[in-house]
Amino acid sequence: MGLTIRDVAKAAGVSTATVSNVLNKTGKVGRRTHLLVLSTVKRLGYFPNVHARHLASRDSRTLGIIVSDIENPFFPEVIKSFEVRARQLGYDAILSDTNYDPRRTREAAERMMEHNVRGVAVMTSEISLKLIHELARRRIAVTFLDLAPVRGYMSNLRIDYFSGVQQIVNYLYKNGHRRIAFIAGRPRLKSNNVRLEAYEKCMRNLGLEPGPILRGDLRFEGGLAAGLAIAKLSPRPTAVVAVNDLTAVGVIKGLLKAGFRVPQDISVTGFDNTRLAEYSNPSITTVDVHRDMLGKMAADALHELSCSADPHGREYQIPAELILGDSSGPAPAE
Amino acid sequence: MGLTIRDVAKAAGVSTATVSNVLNKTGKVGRRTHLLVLSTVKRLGYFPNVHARHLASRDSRTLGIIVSDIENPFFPEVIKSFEVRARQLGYDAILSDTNYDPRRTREAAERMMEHNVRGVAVMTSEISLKLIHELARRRIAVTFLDLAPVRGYMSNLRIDYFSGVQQIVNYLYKNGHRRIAFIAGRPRLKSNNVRLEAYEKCMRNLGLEPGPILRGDLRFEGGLAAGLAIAKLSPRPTAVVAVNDLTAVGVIKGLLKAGFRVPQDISVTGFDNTRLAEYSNPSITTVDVHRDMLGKMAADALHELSCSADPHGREYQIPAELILGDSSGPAPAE
DNA sequence: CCAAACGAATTAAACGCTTAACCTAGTGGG
DNA sequence: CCCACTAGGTTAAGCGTTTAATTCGTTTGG
Repeated sequence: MGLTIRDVAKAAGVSTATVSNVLNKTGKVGRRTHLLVLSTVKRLGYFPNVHARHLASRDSRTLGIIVSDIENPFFPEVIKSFEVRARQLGYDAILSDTNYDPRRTREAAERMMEHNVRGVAVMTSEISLKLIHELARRRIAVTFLDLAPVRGYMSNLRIDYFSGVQQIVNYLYKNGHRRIAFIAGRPRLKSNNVRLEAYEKCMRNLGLEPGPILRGDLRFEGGLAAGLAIAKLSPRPTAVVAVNDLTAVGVIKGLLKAGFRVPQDISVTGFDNTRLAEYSNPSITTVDVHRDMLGKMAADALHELSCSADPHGREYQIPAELILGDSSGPAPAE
Repeated sequence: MGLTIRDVAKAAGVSTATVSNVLNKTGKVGRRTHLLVLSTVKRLGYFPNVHARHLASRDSRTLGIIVSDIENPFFPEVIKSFEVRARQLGYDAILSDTNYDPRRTREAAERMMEHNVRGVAVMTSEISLKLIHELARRRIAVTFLDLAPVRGYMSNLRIDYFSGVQQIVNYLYKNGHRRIAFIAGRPRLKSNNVRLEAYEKCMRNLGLEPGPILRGDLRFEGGLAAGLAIAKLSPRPTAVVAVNDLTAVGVIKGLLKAGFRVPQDISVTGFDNTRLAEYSNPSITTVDVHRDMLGKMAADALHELSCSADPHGREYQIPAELILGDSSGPAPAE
């Protein structure tokens, strides 16, 4: 159907190998011929077939990224920076969304294998050990997010949740808050639990009793319910630390509905610094986890792993940074 | 490096053609052999190489989607439904993000050609005519969003912006609003202008003078500025129709900052029904344009175009639906 | 002035799969 | 009983590239 390298070779009066060498910039072609080929390529509007290229070179030069939900505002920025960095490094990037579904996670991993990716950034927690082993067996580089111990072809990106939570709790403490509630996420999600544990530890460090701890669902609805529940507590907390921004938005809405003012009556904080934190009314005090850095580092890590002959998986730290918004302030006078 | 079809064939004691026929379900293989091959495939953990497959079959069975900004909350849901539908139809889907950059748009289109896609959904307006022709020359099916006249390999998805705006304006009118402002988007974006023109027309139909019309930028910042500007106007509009949700959020924030209440003093409406509309405080009255339907229809349209021998591009209508939120109410008494 | 080295191009063999063409028994109709 | 089918396989020729091996002039150093 389309143009092939042979058409270009014929039109330029050279061999296909020469055309290939020009396109791949191997430097084996003379200046004159080089220019001739390039102009012919342009004139005909030729684009090399990626499938043939990958097949012949036995190298897909492709990186994959698997996320649990592209609609989750956490991911788009990660994906974007991953793709940009991958392209910079000369890779094609493919994306799979699992929708939090283990079956789709399996399909996504299979897709990566079918595409013969050099590496894949796994940004979901529904992946099974079996699948991980299968990837390892194929020597496909893998990065995880707050998940696995590193070894061989696997690196891990660790967001410094502890420091993030610590900054929030300390900030609230300095502002006079003593009864600080926590709204958790899903119990089985490790990164959620890390935040919960960090909260408990930080509270104790300050000589405060942790709690009340309410369970959310990482979504707006869970936050809303938690907000309404908080409103009914006695004694009422003066501050609420939510596991992520979306939950915080829900909590705020719940509190407003129950007739409280934020932050005058109750302070609320989020986590992740999604655009939501900025757009919300009031804007949310939150923690930025540098999502752009995350995507970039994942691509870099995969590149490094897949290029090394005897790869040594590493752990990468992603710093967290407190972002002040209008949803928090001094504790109300008792 | 990896397992090949030959390994499977050898292990099962059959020819590679038989393995291929089993994997492609051509029905040319007997029951016994079929099962034998399947179990061998499973046992060895074999996955066919997508590149070899596409090369040999001269058919990529891939659909592409090009969006201008994956961080724009409008797109993730579209992408998701596009991918789901594409998979259902037996396609692989690849995504490119152009970041509103014409150069990256060109790169994205080139990537689609390199991948030999059967069709591509273009959901950005920065694409050049030259590129469109190049796609057409390759007989690649294309769908646009509110953009091109249809012909040959090109279909168009038309969101019924007019009806959406009409529903908003009529709703405000019924609630007693007579001075209704409009916050526009970028002047060069066709879909934005359609909304602006619809607003003007609807106002005239109701015997009202359109205006004031302020220019935003489709982003939060533009809305914020517009909100502050509205607050200073005299006579002050009692309602503000924003070109999209993000702008509406900005407008609301601007108005609140200026000391007005929403919706008691001024009603504000958005457009697109992004999650933002729901999460915002107050939640936003907006128009749902069925983004999930959009992605699905794009995939369907491409499938239809690329399967037909003599394709006849069509125009698809996407309905718009008013969604009431807490950001609008009756006009204040004068 | 010759051999060695080099630069610039060609030839041809993969890469892992699909598929048309071909083969070989076993079946059933006349 | 024979022929034409059919069901169930195999063989081998591509698909559009890359790349190792090769060829063929031209330099260059000794």
